[in-house]
Amino acid sequence: MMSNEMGFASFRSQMKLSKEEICREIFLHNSDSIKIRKEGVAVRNLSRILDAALKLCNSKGFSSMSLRDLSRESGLSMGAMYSYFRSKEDLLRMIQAQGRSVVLRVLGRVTEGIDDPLLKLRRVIQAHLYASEVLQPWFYLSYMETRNFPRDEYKKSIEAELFTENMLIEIIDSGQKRGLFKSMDAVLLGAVIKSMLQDWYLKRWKYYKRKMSVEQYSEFLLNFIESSILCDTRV
Amino acid sequence: MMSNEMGFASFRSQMKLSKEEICREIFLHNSDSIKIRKEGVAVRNLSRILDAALKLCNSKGFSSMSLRDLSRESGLSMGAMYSYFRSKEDLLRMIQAQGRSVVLRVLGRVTEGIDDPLLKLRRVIQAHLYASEVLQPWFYLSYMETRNFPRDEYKKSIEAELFTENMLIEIIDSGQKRGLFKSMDAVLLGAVIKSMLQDWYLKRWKYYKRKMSVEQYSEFLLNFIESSILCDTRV
DNA sequence: GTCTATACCAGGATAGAC
DNA sequence: GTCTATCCTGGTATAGAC
Repeated sequence: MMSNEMGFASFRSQMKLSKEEICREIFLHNSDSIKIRKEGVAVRNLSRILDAALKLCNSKGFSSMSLRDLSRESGLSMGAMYSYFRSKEDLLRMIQAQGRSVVLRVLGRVTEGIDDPLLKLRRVIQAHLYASEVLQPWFYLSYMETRNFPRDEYKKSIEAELFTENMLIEIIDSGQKRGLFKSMDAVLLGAVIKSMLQDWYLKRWKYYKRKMSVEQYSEFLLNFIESSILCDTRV
Repeated sequence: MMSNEMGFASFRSQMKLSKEEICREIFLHNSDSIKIRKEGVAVRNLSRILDAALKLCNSKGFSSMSLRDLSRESGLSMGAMYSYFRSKEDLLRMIQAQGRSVVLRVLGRVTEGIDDPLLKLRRVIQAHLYASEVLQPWFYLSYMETRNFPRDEYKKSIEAELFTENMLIEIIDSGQKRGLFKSMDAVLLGAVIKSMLQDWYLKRWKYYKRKMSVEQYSEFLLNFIESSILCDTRV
């Protein structure tokens, strides 16, 4: 379990979100589509491929990224790449599945054992922002390409979106029941909070240009939301 | 100028946003790329092409939409379509330019002659939501494809995004200077309001499933924002 | 495990008949 | 003004040498 206050740095080190860690998990979970057997080689090349793929997908979109582009950017030949995935679509599926599992793990961990709705709300908001800060290219890709996913992946992606939102809604609901939050439409509130969380990774260029840090954004958001939903506690 | 209260229906009729009206303007502004001379024919076919293009782009994205798809969906042959645009990219440019000009016109009109910051804020928020309700496919396309636009169009698209945001920021700023709004970071506030406006057209499926109307969403948003930014007026 | 060479197809675009 | 037939590039994917 985590301490009460959570800075971005400590978040980052506590959740295992390093590139290598993630590529190793991908390697382990995809032994059927990955033909390479040596873990060291596989992890190194997977890391190159994923970096390249996320970079290209983020700048031009998945369907505009050709595998020739990807080959150039990753430094591997076409043939070599095809030892790591069966098809372009398969590559997308691998990336997606891994990202989803990381996000679910993070959100589960930060709320574990916390009861107070306000604290829980803060935690979820902060964790979501921090996670999307570390994995920005993944979040962006996931958001922008969902509609192009094959049926299966599409459904899972939508479910994940609704999962986070429901987490927010439930917290709001319990806060209202205990008289801590003003009564207002919890579903809509969950939806708009989600959209503000997403803005952070969707408009990265804007916030970057304004030299805004994730901690500043997080603080602003918490204040903004709280000043709207908290019951007035003055005498 | 408009009346104080603005329902969705009256908004729709006051702004000229009918498909035909818009296609006629496209025809007039693109006499260089459109080879057809008879207005009647041109407007009818443009309307088919645009409907089909927006539908396909919204479901699979611009780059995944082939011109053969478009030909099938619009009912025109490849050859015929090419009398209406010079290239696939050209088609996108036409759609974009027209949409931008409509949005700017709408936002200009609803704020014209209004001084009170709170009213002005309400007007902009409402008009943005209403406009994106009528032109949802255009807004969605514009958001999702901006990064694929050629340099020129890309810049214009970003400018338009910042234009709306600046409108919000200036209103907030003037409200704060007059002591009507709490003091808080106006730039960030503008950004998150924008993101909540965008959620309406980006997640249409979600709100549709929840049977939410644009007027309900608009009312919720106004309450939410006002309860966070208005200075306490009690004695 | 990795590369090069190549198969094969779908995409955008156009010419020329009607 | 519209359609059909065709061109050619560039896409995904694979076979087989190293």
